[in-house]
Amino acid sequence: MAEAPRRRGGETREQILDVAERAVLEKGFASTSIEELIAAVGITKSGFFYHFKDKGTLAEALLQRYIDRENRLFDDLFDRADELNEDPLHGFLVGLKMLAEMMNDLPGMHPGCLVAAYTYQDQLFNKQVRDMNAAGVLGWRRRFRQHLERISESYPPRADVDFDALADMLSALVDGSITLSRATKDKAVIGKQIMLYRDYVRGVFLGA
Amino acid sequence: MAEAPRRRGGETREQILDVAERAVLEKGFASTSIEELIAAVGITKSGFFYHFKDKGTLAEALLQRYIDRENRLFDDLFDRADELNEDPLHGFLVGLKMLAEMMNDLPGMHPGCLVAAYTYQDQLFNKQVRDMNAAGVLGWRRRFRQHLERISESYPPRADVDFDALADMLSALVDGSITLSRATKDKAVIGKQIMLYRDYVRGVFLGA
DNA sequence: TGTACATCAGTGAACGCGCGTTCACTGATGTAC
DNA sequence: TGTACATCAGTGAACGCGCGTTCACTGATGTAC
Repeated sequence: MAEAPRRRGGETREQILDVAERAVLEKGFASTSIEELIAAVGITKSGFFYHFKDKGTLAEALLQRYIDRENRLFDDLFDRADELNEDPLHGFLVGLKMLAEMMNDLPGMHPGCLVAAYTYQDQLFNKQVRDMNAAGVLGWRRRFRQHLERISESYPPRADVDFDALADMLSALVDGSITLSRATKDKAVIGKQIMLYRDYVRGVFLGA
Repeated sequence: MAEAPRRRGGETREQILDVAERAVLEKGFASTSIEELIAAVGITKSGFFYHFKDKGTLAEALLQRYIDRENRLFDDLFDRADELNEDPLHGFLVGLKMLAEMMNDLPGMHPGCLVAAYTYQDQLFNKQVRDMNAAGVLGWRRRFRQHLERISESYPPRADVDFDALADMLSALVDGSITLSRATKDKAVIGKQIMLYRDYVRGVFLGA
């Protein structure tokens, strides 16, 4: 029996979250058992309950971490794109292209969007978690709408554009194409859809 | 004790499927228990197993029925739109408008897309069900691509259009916007996204 | 028209297993004085 | 530098409950002759 090295709690906790996230995206939250998580991580059940007071707390931590990570990713990506371009329109277009390429370069299939997964199981979660989920989606709307508004200061958009709807379009397209990609096992779908969105946005501000 | 009237088996079966579909879309397949289905329908557990040999068979019947129903709906809607318009482009555009209106006129929130729900729990299902799910998505791609190809015979599209991707765009947008709509409890999202797609398709074939 | 049998649409009781949760306890590391 | 205590990161055993599944049985309707 080799003695397990003493662990730092934070690492174990992150490991649990890693394994759980992948499992939830493949089988759903209800059928992701604590038993399988601890088997993968190598602790006992009581060890799990040291880190999370119950399964609901795991659900919450999982979603919080996912939303934070996604926000950091979008921040980094579009900030970088904006730095490379003086112009807000071209910055956004370059950001979209980078996003599409990132999706194409993913090793293996996209693991899925946790917000979508939660939405399709929302009766399992308490109000707090459902609110977090809604806030996540509204955060994307707000984020992309800000890009569009900044662009519209330099490029008068086509008449009657609804910026909220145009912002939602990106979220919906990414989210939906992740589902299509996973269902058909066709990796290329997501990047292509982002590029179609990019094309549409350019048309809105530059005309066809 | 009022005696329950003797039932026809097909009706009970449909009732089970109705209740199950709604529950699966709200909580996921794993946490939809046979117990709650029979409580809602008013039979015993053994009665359930008369109709479905096990829970997996229920999953299969549910998805089959969903895909068939969806296909009938699209057939009806776009056939009707094509009858009203000689022109394939305007037929498709009218069909999309009808689809958007149908989504806006839904009483209450959209119940969700079973194909998306299954995709986010696909490790619960056997290969046959997963293949059915993929076939469902590919069926939509094929359907919408046929519309686009027919249109392109009369209206030369913008260069370098990928019809498969443009067809997928509608599926992704509908699917993704159903998720956004449910997550934010904002009914209007789906119809708006379909109208944005409609606008993009028009631009592809008519320019701007 | 009556009888025999088959099928349909279930009932009722029992089963074993896995799940989430609780509780008392522990051994290594950190901190105060 | 040594000792006392607190905290961290867990262990191990037990629990009750709900779940999917099985099995022997049943009463109403349909069909053959």
